[in-house]
Amino acid sequence: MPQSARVPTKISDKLHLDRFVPYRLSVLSNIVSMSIAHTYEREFGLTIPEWRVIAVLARYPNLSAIEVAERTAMDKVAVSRAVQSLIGARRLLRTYDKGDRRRSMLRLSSSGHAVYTRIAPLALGYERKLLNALSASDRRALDRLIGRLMERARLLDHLDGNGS
Amino acid sequence: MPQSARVPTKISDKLHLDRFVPYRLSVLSNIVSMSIAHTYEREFGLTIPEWRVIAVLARYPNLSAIEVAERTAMDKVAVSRAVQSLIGARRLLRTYDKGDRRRSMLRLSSSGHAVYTRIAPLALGYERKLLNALSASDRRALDRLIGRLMERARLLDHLDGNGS
DNA sequence: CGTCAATGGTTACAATTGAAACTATCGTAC
DNA sequence: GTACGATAGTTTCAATTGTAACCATTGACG
Repeated sequence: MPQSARVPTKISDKLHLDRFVPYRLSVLSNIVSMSIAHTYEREFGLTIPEWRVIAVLARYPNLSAIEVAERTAMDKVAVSRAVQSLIGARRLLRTYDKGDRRRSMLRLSSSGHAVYTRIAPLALGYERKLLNALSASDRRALDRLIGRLMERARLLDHLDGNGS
Repeated sequence: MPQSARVPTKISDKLHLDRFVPYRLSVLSNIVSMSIAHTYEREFGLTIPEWRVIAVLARYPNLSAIEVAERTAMDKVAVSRAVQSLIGARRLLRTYDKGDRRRSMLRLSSSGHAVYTRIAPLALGYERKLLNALSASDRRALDRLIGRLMERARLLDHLDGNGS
């Protein structure tokens, strides 16, 4: 049978990459992440994982590595590497829990804290400039939509056996 | 002067990672991308770049590698690698432009097309399930917001010397 | 025509990342 | 106490990716 006798494709089967929400999200997120990353890479030699570790420890000192992983959506290997490099750069201090010596307790050194207080405004400034594209009500909508999608995405992930 | 004499931090300087839009976007996008990627990795052994190349060629046959790169937001090295592997798996055919022999012309083989017609519904099905978390008007809003943010993110990127 | 910059694409090598195995400590059960 | 599984974290090795250098072809210019 010749190829030309083809069943017409249903509209719902057509995938137009640039209207496909997962793809659009991915592109948007990449541009945004790289823009910000570029800023603190350039000025402080920090990678994204390192910056995330700093940001979360600024807010919650004395977390263990695993707790950092949970709060940053990084895996523990990534945290371990970021922590090592930050300790090497004297931006982080590590002590060990008295009662459970497996458990590390991480906090910023004063130099680490200084980095944080200089980067945080830059990051927030970028966010502000980005969100300036939106009205106040659109900003609230965005926040709500991201939250809903996140929740749903996690649900689907677990249902389909991808998750933990 | 002792450290304890510290200027109180302004509210606007505080960065709470899980309320920071770029971070939330990144986490959301990762979960979504990995969920979908898992599907077609499992069933067809395709990577994300490979799948993107297939998707765009299904829609626009006979693009060159560079045109594929433009339409998929991938760089040309990534395209080159995905194309090589797809040709190796006989899912893509490459010919060269008669008038300009640098230029390749890529299109799906019938096997490549078969893969597309089987994956596209899965991808769209995932998208539909994801967007089921939203009302119809929220879906429209999402689309609009992503578009606005993308435009703005590109603008900021270029202004700040990150872009091309 | 011959040089030279630009374009399309690939290759090579280093840096990043991910998965699995590993060490060390702890808690529990015997 | 000691054996066992679980938890915290690290190391190792392979796969992925990113950057820069590299061909080949083309187009423009003298």
